[in-house]
Amino acid sequence: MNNKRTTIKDIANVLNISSAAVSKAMHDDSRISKKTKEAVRRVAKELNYQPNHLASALRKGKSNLVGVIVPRTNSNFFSSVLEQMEEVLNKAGYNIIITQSNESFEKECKNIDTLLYTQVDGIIASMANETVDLSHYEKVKSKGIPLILFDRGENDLNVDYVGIDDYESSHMIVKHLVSKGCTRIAHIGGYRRTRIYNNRIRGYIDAINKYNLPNEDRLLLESSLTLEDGRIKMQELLALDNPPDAVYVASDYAALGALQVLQEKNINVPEDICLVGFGNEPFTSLVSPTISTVNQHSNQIGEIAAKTFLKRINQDNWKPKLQKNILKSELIVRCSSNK
Amino acid sequence: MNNKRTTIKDIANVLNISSAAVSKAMHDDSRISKKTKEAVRRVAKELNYQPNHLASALRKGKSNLVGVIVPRTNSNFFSSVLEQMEEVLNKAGYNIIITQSNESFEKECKNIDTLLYTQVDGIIASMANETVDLSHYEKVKSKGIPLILFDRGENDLNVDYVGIDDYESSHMIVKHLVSKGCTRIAHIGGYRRTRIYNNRIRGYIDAINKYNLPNEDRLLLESSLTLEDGRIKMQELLALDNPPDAVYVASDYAALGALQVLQEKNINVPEDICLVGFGNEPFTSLVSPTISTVNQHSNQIGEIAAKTFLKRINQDNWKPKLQKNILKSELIVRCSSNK
DNA sequence: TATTTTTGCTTAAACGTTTAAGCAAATATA
DNA sequence: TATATTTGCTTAAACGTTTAAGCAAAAATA
Repeated sequence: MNNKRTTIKDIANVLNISSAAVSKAMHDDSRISKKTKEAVRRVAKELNYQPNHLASALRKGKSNLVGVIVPRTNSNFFSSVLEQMEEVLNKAGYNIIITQSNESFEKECKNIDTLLYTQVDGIIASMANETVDLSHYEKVKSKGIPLILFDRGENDLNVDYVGIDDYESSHMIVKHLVSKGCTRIAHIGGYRRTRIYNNRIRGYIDAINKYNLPNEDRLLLESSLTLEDGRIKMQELLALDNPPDAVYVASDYAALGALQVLQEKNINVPEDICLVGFGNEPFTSLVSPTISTVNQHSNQIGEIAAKTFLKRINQDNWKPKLQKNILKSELIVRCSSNK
Repeated sequence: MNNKRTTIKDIANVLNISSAAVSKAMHDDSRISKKTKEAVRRVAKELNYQPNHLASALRKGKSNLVGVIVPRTNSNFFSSVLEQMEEVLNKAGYNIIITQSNESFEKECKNIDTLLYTQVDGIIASMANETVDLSHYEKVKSKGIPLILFDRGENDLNVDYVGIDDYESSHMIVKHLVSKGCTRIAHIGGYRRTRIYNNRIRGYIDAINKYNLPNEDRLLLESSLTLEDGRIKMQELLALDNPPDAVYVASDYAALGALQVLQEKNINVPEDICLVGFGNEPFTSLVSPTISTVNQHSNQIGEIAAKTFLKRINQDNWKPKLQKNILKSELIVRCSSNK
């Protein structure tokens, strides 16, 4: 019908009051009479009024938008984190803008520019695998808006962080494998430059030593953790003179690749080699044998990250500093390590 | 350092010119001298100037933001669609806001409100399973902003639609199964009220008749298409006096559930029963046996949906109407139907 | 009844851009 | 040299809100 959108002024004209009064009525200001408030609400509905976020955000200097950066949305972990974040932030009057970095440093930089340009009130991010240069994150900090990292974080940035205890998780896994009688435990880990993978590697090494198990360089491989690379690294392990009797893989996808290789070579899992993944992706319970893995409590991570943002945004003259929120992870024992 | 963000005015003050000149310099206006443009750019960089999107969007009446609604981001199909959309739209100067409906009608309505409130220039959506009432989409149309549906669409809305030929896909699948010697083909379909599932069902029935195969009510089941429901419906089929020798499932997740049941009952796939899924989710090539399925060309769908939006936004006084963009799908034959 | 307080508004400026209109100086054309 | 055109800006208003300041009328208090 009327192509122009209804503004606060249109409502004001109908009721013969000022637009300031309308604005206040909308916000339930105590200095506006009940009668006027009701009239405003009625006319607003009649005219199909939709507040203009741009105008109010510009005036208030606050967009009530939170930017979120994830490597990719297609894992269960990240989509579950996002769902919880949205839940918590919506309730507090914020909306979220989700962007994907596709594990690319360049894309991550572009995403941050976009989000800053959109005037988000804060950024919650999980870093891309490629990212080592942190200057784009420093830019966020220098703008004075809250930056919260989750899962893939970085101590050097000195900001809030939410994640699980990767070091401890490795201990848990090694302990479990030892309890199953494994004596040569290999680790297909991520790249050490990524903090979480480095922690898993450190945890693995310390746990191996703790149980007096062979701590050989050849049993510890760094990997991109894709399914394909999981296959390659598993083949490397099998080619050893003395192959392992258990493999702990730092990602479910790579673990699946490893499992495929084992099955192709007719090696029994878990009888001959035990296998443990990481992340509790749904397919780990769908394949045969089901894969033991670690649950990262994605919903809790999303919730806590969101709440941390809300805390910061409501804190006067707060300065960003390293503040870690480490959750306990949970080992899920399935068939691939249950002999 | 300086807590206040730099504005166009700050740059103008430094150079002793008007802020209008600065704005024009930024946009490479032909009426601004090269010298001034360079000076503006230099000072902008020095002061770490970041344009305020809210202000320009408000003034121009255009946010350069596109809202996208998907049921959930965690499937490969949707995350791949999103990636392509972003690619195309970014190049055209648009950014996207991704929201998830979680298959909930209520959430979908809220998402639309949020997006309209954020003043997006258009909405690209795939409808939630629950959605039957279309009034919230009508609201989008009445605002005069482009609405493009993909995958899960609805003829009644009379808007642009991008998707695959579901009817034809069913034909392809039945033809393939017939070529493998199957003579009793069952279909675990989605709910008929969802257009795409209805089309798959129609395609199945017509193809069955075309090949003179038994067209029995008991061989056609409507399902929520979750893994769990796939299990239940498969059990129903196996309980028939005369079970099928092939099952075409309208979703990969439900197909996986069906596969699990078959394996638990020691029924050989594909020898005893052939199985075909739909969607080409990655796990279909990861499980054993690998599952035959249909590739929906997610990247093309994302690209075309984005380009359709761009076409509409650049079209003067265009009125929304039903305009379908149907892509050919591709049957991927894997072990589960390759006997 | 006179004074203070409260109620219910209005006015006007501001948020940071963009842009139509205009104007003087420089340059081109006759 | 006189006139027309182009160049390079400026001025001012606008986008739709919010909000500080203010003011008259009504209500409460003395």
